[in-house]
Amino acid sequence: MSERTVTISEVAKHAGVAVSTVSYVLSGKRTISADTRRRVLDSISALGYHPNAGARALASKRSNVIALVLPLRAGMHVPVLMRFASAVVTAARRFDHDVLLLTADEGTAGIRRVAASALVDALVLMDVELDDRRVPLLRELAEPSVLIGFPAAFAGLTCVDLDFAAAGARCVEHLAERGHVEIALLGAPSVVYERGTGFAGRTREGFVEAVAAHGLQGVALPCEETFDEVYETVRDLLLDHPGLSGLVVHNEAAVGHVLAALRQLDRRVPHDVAVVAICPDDVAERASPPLTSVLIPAEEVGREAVRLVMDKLEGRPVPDSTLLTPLLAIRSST
Amino acid sequence: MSERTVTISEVAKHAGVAVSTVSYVLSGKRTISADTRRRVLDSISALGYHPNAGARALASKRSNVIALVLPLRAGMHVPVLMRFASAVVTAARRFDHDVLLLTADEGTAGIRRVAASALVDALVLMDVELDDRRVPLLRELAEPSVLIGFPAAFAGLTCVDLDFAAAGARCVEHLAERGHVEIALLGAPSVVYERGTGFAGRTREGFVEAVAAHGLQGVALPCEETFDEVYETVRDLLLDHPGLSGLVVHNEAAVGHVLAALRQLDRRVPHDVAVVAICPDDVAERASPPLTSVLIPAEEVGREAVRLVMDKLEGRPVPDSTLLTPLLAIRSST
DNA sequence: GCCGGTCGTCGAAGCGCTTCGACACTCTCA
DNA sequence: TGAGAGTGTCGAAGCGCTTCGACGACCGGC
Repeated sequence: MSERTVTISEVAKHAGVAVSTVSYVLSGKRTISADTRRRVLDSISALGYHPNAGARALASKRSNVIALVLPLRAGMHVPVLMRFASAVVTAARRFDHDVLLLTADEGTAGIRRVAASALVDALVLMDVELDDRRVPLLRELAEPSVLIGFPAAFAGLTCVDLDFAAAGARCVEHLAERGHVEIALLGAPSVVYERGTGFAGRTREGFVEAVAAHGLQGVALPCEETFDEVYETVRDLLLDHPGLSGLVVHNEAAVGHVLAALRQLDRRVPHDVAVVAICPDDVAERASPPLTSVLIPAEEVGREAVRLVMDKLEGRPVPDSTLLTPLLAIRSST
Repeated sequence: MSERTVTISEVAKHAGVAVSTVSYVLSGKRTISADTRRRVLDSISALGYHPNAGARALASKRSNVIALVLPLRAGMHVPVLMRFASAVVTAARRFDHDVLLLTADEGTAGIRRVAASALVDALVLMDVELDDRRVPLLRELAEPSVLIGFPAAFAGLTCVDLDFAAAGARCVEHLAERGHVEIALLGAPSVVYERGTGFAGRTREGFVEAVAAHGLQGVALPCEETFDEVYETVRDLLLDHPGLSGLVVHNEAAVGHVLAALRQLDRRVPHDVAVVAICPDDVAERASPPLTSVLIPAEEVGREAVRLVMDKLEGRPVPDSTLLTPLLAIRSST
């Protein structure tokens, strides 16, 4: 085990070339003859050479690492976060970068630290809130950054997210096509609206506007996440709106409870009430019945965020705002 | 913005000392007079100095970064993973280390790469399986590593996990105390047992042994994760065992479905059937009724894993196996 | 047959830090 | 009063890499 670590100069000696030549073979920044390149590459694999990350970062002023900053509040839609994280890592690897994970309990100090110490070249922030205290810091940092989610004032930043307004509208449209005229949106817990997490409000706006545009009747309610609360909400909703036949649920944790509540209230899905969810695909598929849903494209968002941050690193111009088009997957619940 | 990056020699000049003195102030590896130390620290904060991570890693052969390797299979108990990740990051920061996130889609190559390039000093692997193909690699690596979960042969490795056998036993014991004599375990989906994820099997063993020890009657069944499948499982279980009055559920995704199924089958919890879950606390609290549960102590496991890996980095001896004692939280379901 | 222009390669100068040995002091205790 | 043992500080030698300028060798064009 632990074969002593191989350096570039050993590779150079083994291949009979200069150290700089090996470096140029690896970076491709100067032309190298096919013959020399082959010899160098052979030596590299013969010796099992891996460039030392620290030395490389020191000399090139690039660490090839990007920071992924977890949201300020844990607890909410956690599985989706994991998907983002995983997608970001995978995408970063495509650009030959690694990902450093940062939590919020260090506050903004952690962001400042990794940026100032040149540990990372760039940052991706997850789950940005409307009034996010990390945002001012980003503006003064030299390192490029990309936000997943939108703060209130995002001019001059680079933000990417699912187009939740369009997602809300898409659900309404689908229910309208199916002939429903009285529908409701069950959203996030009220605390989420209050603290101004952007996506919850934007879905609701999209819903409300589309309801008006299609001449439907619709209500939008927050929705807590324990079964009992969900049950009451659904029961009251059905009592208050006897003609209601379509439901949009944008709350991953509550969606199972909603279905259980409907079951208990003897409403059949989709016969009595049609249900469209905005949630990750696997949640929709695992439900009973499988739910027609607008999926939350975590992989795509993560990939896009990394693409944008790489563009910025290369000095290419990027848009302030990137909204991903929602996609509706039709299953048995509508 | 982007105040030009400050180096140690500028700090030295500003404080009127040698570069090495600044370094020793920072590392504490040599004694420094209180006076000099103060002057240096003042200069550091006056100039806003942050040591360059790459240079430091190059000179000291320590990157102060540990790798956190995500499990091979995504999809299962994802929220718990996020907790682990978050706990690992927080714990690592206490030791002045950062965390690099690695996914499995690079396979073992990613592990080899970050280790060989000295990007990380040590590794923590999450959600290790009984026959984990990453394990042989770890054995030949010079860098220390800690596993969360147990592979089949763990001698010579360092593993940490909740003591799932004790957790299963603890649930049985609790039901026995409450006077139940005929009980069942609903576990992970059968595919999880088949691929040999350690914790599922260990819970079952603990359950089975404790059932025997207490002279109870018990069955252990796998449990799928869609409502319909859960419903059938529960219904058949109650049909086959009319005297059954206690249920242990070790399946985070199914626990809500189990409760919904019992509701639909007109069994009241805890009156007709008592339910104990092995799951994260928030899932247990959010259920209706709130579940008596053995919590999965993600924070503690993460913290312990980091502590162990730091011990190994410092050359201190560590045990092969660290099992955390399960804790039962009694709520309204038993 | 000579000139300018690639092409391919080399050597050396750092990048910013840690660490080692050296050295000038100041104490202590014979 | 001087040898020995600490203290506190300095200078310099790297750590392993990238990158810049230099320089032969070789090309086609006149």
